[in-house]
Amino acid sequence: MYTYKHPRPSVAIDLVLFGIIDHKLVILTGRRAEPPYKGRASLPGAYVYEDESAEETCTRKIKSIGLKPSYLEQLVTLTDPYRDPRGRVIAIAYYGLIPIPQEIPTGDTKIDQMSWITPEEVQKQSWAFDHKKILDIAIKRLRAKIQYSAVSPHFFPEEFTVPELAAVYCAILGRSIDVPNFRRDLLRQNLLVEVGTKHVRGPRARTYNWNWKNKEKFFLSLG
Amino acid sequence: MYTYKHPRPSVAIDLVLFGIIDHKLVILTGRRAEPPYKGRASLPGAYVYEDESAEETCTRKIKSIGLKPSYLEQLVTLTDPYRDPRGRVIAIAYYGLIPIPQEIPTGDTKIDQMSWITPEEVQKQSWAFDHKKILDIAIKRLRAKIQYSAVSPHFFPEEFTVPELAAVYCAILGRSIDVPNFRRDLLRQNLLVEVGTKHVRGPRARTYNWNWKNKEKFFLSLG
DNA sequence: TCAAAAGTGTTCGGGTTACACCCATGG
DNA sequence: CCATGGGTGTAACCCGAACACTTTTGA
Repeated sequence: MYTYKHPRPSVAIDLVLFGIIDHKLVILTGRRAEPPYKGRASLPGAYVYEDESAEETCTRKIKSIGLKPSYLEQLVTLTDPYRDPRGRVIAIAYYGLIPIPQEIPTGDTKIDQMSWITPEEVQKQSWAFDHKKILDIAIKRLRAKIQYSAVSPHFFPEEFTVPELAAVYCAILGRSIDVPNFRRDLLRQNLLVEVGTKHVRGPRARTYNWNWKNKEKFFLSLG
Repeated sequence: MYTYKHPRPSVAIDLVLFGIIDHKLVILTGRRAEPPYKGRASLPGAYVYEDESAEETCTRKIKSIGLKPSYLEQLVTLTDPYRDPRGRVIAIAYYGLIPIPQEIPTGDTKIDQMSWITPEEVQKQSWAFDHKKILDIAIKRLRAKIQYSAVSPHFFPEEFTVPELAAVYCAILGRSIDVPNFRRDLLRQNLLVEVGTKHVRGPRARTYNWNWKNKEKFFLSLG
């Protein structure tokens, strides 16, 4: 038992994990198996342990779900004293990107029926706690972020072609983009390093990696 | 006394309060009067009380300093278990904007020598805890924010002229901007409502308020 | 031989930038 | 009457958006 002079909230993390399946942006969600909010859709979460930063809690949780931790960024901290009916819990929300080829995870103590759902489905669901708010922030942030930072390598760890990269951007934005202009934009800013070629159909496509040196002054207009 | 099964960190807020003095952007800072980090520069902070959201803690603290709470936005949450040598404290950092004509505050229990310093002076100081990190994030965020949101009314509560507004922008950005283009940009987007005129030197200048209806689709290029 | 996919070229229009210029006022 | 500062005009240039077109391969 631990005793303090003043009451202290417990601290937890909530995760918005993005992936790409069938050229669509998807988010990992579950359904609460226990009250409160039993039966509602919810985000994976975990309590922050002693001697563990919130980031470490996130990576631990992601690993326990059975996914490989990828890019992770803090979103927002929710501090409403009454956001959890069981008692005060401060939630630090993060979003993470999960590389594409990973199996659909199973098994979480408090959440079952884990599944990947699209942003449109997010709007239709009925969410536990303030998770809907977190999701709205996360989707907005991700879409803004891809304009000025090289997010996609986290979805796409290997070398990629410009059309493949464009497909990832389309998936995140939920709309089509002009590939020729996209290519020019990337090349003009020296954001890519040519590494080889590959081909599936049509002419051989050049493959690239990100030029991490120029990652700072990154900006794409994206149609 | 309060007892829990698991250890819990205490939760505090740290504040980066911006003002404008002599056409320069300034930040309210103090110097720690007690260990740890005695004598180092530091940001005002406070513990989050029971039944109080972190935002409420911020406004309470700002009021106790003797300033009027203005615009407030969450920045980042710091969770390193060892960021405070006294024990685990999670800090939720916020930045706030303080309207210009306010007296320099005095009196904080743990901080004395409160003063407004410029971003350049921030770089020179030796800071307590991870406050330098918080400041860097805050300054960067503010400078980005003024491009796409009407930040300045929080510095400038009364009606203002375009050149006055431009001066605030210059102060925040730390560089000059082209006033004619700045004016056109604002008017073209219907961001201003004309309310009158005033004059100090030269021809009478028109005074405006923000047109809050159009606040959403706000974007200034700022030369 | 044709369809699909990679990549190039080119045009058009609008927005940003820079700067010249005019006007009103107070000293 | 001139310096100061508010406000307008305008031309050059760049850049994004759209889309036609060429090239390369597999079926």
